[in-house]
Amino acid sequence: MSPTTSRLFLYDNGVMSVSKNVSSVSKLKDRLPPKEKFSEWYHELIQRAEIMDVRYPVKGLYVWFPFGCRIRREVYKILREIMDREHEEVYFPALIPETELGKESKHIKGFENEVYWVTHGGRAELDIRLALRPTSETAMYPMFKLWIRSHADLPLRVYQIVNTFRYETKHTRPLIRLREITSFKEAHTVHATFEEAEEQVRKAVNYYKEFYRRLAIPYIICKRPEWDKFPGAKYTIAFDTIMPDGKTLQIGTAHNLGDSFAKTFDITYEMPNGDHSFVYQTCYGISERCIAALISVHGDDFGLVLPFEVSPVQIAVIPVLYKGKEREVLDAARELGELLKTRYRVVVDESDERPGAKYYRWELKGAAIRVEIGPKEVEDGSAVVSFRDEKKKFTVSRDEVLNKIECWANEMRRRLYEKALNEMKNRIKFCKKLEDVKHWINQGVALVHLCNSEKCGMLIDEVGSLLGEVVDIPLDIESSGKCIICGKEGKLNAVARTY
RNA sequence: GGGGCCGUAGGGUAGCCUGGUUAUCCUCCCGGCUUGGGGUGCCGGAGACCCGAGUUCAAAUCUCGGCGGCCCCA
Repeated sequence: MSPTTSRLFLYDNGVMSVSKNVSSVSKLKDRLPPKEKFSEWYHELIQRAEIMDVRYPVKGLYVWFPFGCRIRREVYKILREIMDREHEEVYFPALIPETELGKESKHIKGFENEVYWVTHGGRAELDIRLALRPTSETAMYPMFKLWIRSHADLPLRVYQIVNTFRYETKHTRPLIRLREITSFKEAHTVHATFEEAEEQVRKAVNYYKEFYRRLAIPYIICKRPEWDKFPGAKYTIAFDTIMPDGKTLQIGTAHNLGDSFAKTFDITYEMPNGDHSFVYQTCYGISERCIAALISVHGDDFGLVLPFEVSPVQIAVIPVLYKGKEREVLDAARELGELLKTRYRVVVDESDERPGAKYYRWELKGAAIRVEIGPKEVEDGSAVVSFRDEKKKFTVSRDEVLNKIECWANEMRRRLYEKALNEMKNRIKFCKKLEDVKHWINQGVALVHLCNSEKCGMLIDEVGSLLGEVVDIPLDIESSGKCIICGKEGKLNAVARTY
């Protein structure tokens, strides 16, 4: 379970640079920082596990390594599968004319400080500047006006997975705060009534719940306060998860836009009786922050821990080679590898390294299941199996392996979810005093009762970030009570430090 | 929004204060032998002073600017 005491000791005391023992120094050098030092751990892991290359020479822009791209592909495959049930995929341009972007006044105010502008074509200055989309409402909605004419065109539900740009000035981080978000899944829907739009927001929330359950990532759902809702929206529902350092990460949002964008972009439809009415809209999005959450929530001191379903290497087969017996061992490992490859993503690691080195490598990469085959196993037709999230090894008959995989994968996801959920629960605490909130938010999320006056909301927002009124949380706490500030009747709200 | 620290091989570093020899060590990478059930060992090889300007006989080292990174506070 834990590394040898001597190594841990040496590492924790920073002795490695002065140690005379060269071989233990070299071993230490290859270890990740412990997960308790979350910031360092995350930064190192992202690179060592070959998820992103942070060396691209522009602040806030990063390169997806092939391995990172594989994770992204598997994760977004799930998201696509969920979206495809009820949405059509579309693609809208990345450039938005200033005249459209500026139409909705609240919307543009929310983004004006972080928009990238294309001002020239070659050497000629453009008549109308073009914005690199910070999000696509203003690219889509002028077209929706053309697409939608009658009630028969409704509801309209589309999504796209695209890059978006924000000129972030603060501390950028791979997958978490980016100037180019590379994988923004944004869905946009159009409805005949406000109630239908409201129902769509509820559906969106359920889609996202399913998505995060598949990734074994626990979440809390809140309705954002007025000052933190999506610019131009009537209200915003947000998903947050809690990172290992206790800060929350917003990993999904769903917005009811009401008819405000419809009025701005003049999107109307003809009702059955011949009258015309404005449409009601929603939009909801998830970005590659979902992958930041995946890595951070499940990972450990040895590297990535990924649910079987999204791991690029679901099964690592390790031949344990001994002088003179290479042939038999390799044959057996390859044979099993080929069999498993008929259904799963498998690597047979035939590299000329010691078994231990291979174990560490595939642990770093989050291979979900490891199968070892050495001379002993060749003899009796067995295999040694272990799971990434448990350090136990056990022996099974080689014939059984293929048929057990699915069951093992499901059990593993259940374990990952249980573990993550428990960790999250331990980081959520109901607080009755403002002092307690101040202290607790250094470790996690504080729950408080809060009235809906803006004054009390702003006061608590000075202590931490007010995530908003709790919609869904995995704890049983009174949904209403006395406001922590003024004592009037209030609802359950969440406060935290946020990314 | 405010303050601080730092840029030396692919990664991590010593040297910088007090300018001057062939820029230190570990890792990674390449070749060879050895080894093989939790990071084998040995031999050999390749690889670096962020960019620009200034001071100086001489700059990794001092000064200024740019770019990039990290940390703390709001």
